Amino acid sequence: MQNLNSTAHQLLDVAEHCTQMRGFNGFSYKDLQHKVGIKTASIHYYFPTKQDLALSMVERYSERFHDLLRTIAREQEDGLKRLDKLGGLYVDVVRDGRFCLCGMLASDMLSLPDTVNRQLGEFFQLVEVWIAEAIALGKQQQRIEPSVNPEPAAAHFMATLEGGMLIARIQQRPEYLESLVTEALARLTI
Amino acid sequence: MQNLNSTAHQLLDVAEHCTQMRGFNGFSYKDLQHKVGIKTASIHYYFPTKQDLALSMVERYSERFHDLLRTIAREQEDGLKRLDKLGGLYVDVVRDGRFCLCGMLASDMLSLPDTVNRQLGEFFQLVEVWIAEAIALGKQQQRIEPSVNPEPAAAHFMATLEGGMLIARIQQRPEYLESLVTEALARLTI
DNA sequence: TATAATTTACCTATCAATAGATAGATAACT
DNA sequence: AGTTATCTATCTATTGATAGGTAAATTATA
Repeated sequence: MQNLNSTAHQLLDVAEHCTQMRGFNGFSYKDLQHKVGIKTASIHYYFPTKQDLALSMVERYSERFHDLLRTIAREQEDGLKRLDKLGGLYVDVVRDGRFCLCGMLASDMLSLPDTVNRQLGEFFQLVEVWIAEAIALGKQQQRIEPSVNPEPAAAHFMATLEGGMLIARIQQRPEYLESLVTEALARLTI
Repeated sequence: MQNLNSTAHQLLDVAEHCTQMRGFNGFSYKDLQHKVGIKTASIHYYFPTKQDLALSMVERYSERFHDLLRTIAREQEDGLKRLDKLGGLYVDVVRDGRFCLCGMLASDMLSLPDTVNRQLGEFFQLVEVWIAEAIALGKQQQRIEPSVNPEPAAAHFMATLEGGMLIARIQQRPEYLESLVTEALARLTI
């Protein structure tokens, strides 16, 4: 991803934002033209097809997201607080009127090539593993119920975040997701 | 909704299916033309704009869904089993490669008029109330933990269903959602 | 009851706008 | 000289939508 120049990154920035707002079929190269300031034809120089653009979007987003998760893990010793932090990220996205990039693309999966869909599946898998680790850590720190099974609990938390985001966004109630996270964490806590 | 003739209903059937598969921006009047057998121009006779079509879709879907919920409630005395039944409906949708119509449209909210978005918000609200009632009933029947607070627990369950559906679908693992439901219900159970 | 008027349920033909994409030119930088 | 990054110009296909027409069914009227 670091082998992309500034224009390519700008294009990805805007495409990412558009996708998070309107979905993969909800924006066009013309939108990118307006916001980046190069002609639609020039976009094909960087991304020959729109599907290539989708692939680059997911790759970059996944990379960044996992960097972010690593940073949270490095900066936060407390497993439970790591989850709270993650929840906060999702709440921020809803506050912004957006949706998770990978969640949005997942909903558009039939418009995307298999390569992209595979990456999307892996994205959720990896986030889930990170959550499971945080839960396991929380148990070890005796902040989370010993009876909690990390893997299924992680899947549950992940699903709550994605679904909560969807509902909070359509109802324009970011606090809905906020309290969902609070509740979910309270249920794990000793 | 009963004031629509058979062609209109056929159009809604196909449009609904297309939306659940590909999203609101992922199908066109041409798709409907092929599958219903009337020209795209004739579709405008029933639904002047695509947004009108969206509105009718949501109205009819909500009506049907709530009828279904009422039927489940009538046929199933056990609050906990009602929830299991609901979860089963969602699993079936994923098995079919589809997504919840209202969930899909919610992800496309920026392409839809406010009227539709308001209905979508209400849809989730109503399902949530139904779930909360089932939970309250389960408590009363001493099948669900007395400590469970119906409203937030219902929100959590609803979010789990929508998010779980999204993830199970992209990973092509309906059993993922299945075990999510099982887990969630186990957590409520005494 | 016969006929006239209206409505229903489509059609053909066409539109302007937009979609993603390509070819080939060009200017600047290496 | 070759490469990079853009442009202009253009293309084909598709989009949702409109205008205007028509046969058949329905309703109103003489």
